[in-house]
Amino acid sequence: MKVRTRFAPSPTGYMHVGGVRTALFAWLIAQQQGGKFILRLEDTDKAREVEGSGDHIMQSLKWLGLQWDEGPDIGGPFGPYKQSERLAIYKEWAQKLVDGGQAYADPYTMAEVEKFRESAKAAKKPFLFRDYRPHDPPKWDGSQPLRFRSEPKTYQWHDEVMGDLSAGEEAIDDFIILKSDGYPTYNFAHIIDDYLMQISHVIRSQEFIASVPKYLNLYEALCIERPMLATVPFVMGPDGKKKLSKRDGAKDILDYAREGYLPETLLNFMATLGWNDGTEQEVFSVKELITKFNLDRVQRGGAHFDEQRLLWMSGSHIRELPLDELYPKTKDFWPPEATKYGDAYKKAVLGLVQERLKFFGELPNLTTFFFKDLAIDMELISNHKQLKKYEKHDLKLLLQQAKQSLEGSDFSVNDLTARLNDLLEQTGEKPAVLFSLIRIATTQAPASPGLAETLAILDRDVSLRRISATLAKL
RNA sequence: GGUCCCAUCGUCUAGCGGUUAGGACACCGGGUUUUCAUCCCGGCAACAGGGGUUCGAUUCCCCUUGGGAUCACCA
Repeated sequence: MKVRTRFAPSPTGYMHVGGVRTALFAWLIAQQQGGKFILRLEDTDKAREVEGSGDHIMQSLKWLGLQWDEGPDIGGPFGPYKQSERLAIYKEWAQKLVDGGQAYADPYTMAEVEKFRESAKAAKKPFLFRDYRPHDPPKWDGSQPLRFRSEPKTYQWHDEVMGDLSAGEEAIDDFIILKSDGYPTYNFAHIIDDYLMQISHVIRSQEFIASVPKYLNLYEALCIERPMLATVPFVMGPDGKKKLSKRDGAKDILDYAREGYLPETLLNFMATLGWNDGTEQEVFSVKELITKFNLDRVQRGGAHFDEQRLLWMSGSHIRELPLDELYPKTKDFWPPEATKYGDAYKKAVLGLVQERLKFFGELPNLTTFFFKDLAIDMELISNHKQLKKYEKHDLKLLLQQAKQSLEGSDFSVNDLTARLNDLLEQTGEKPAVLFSLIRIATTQAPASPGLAETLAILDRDVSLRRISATLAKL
């Protein structure tokens, strides 16, 4: 059987990590088996639909590199891939059920159904519509909701992630398959579409697990073979016990793009949130994920979203990238002053800060002093745990001595290193004092990369100019 | 309430009858000629509880507890 997986979101908002992870798993299975990954938009709820969110979802998947082989924009052999364009198909399949006596028109008003529900609740019994199934329902004319006539029974089935599952007949009920507005419900439409689109694995998140018996019942009524089922647990909020939601601050996945995370970081992070390959490996390339991922090592319980871990993983991926590959990815993240500088200069700066960069959005904070003179902040000295013990006058002499030595330098890293070491000996000061002073004078930053390397990039004019400026204030 | 799912350090997890219960993130120390970061070394920290089964349970079974999902003309 050919492997065909699908991601079938409803266009009701932006994508966050929770949703993307399901898509990732489906995509990984397809890649690994040489199968196809299908994108299908489940836009059957006109009320909840959010304008533009279909595009947004596609953009997110594209940024992550989860390209689909068939979908609403590119079509495919089993289209259309938007449920709202498949209404005639659902109607046709519904009619088959009606003809076979396996579906019937629901004669009740919503208020009446609500009453049934309340009385069931008052009796502390679960509400099952089939307890109120009409004896001779009206002929279905399309204006009433159409219900599936279920056949209650117990089920056992295998889930690729959760293992062997079972449920009693209380889980089976007469659910609505076609709404009175003519649109199908998810419960019906996805069954038909998965079948027609020849989906081999249905990979979806946990909220659907309780409905699986209903689907099994429907597959039987329709006489169609069910695909493999895989239920992925939720991603939980960082502190709460609940499923991660937009309310918990779950970010739009494209926010991570805007903040300067690498897509491969997000993929690695989401995959290892609830999955591991059994070894102690934590950092995976996309390629490795494709070969190593498998559904039965996916955790059954929900995992908390941990921003710290994401940050660490992001830094790790950034560090692993060769500078030549890293540099082009940073182009939208440099401070505005950097536009005046050439690629070679920026690339050299990037090389210096690469190891401390967690995401590209940090670039301005880490590098502005390479591009412009910052206002001299004497508090950096007066608050410095070593320098504050010194008299201003002594610091001035020290800095003057440093300046004198640096004036003779060719500003190569080697020469600068040699001179700085000489200064250490001549002055008898600890590096914590001497280097801190020069660093603050030249960068006006509380932290910076190695001193010799920094000075070499700033170069002679800038370095000496900044030292003089600080000297003037001491 | 019915049905169903889940349960190892704070977090992500390894473990599939016998282990000093391992790793990673975070945190705390120490080291690598300043700071920050990287890297290295070390530390802190867990089998929810109770019954079984067994020579032996983190591991298998049951119960309890805790958490979650679902019971829509939402997906």
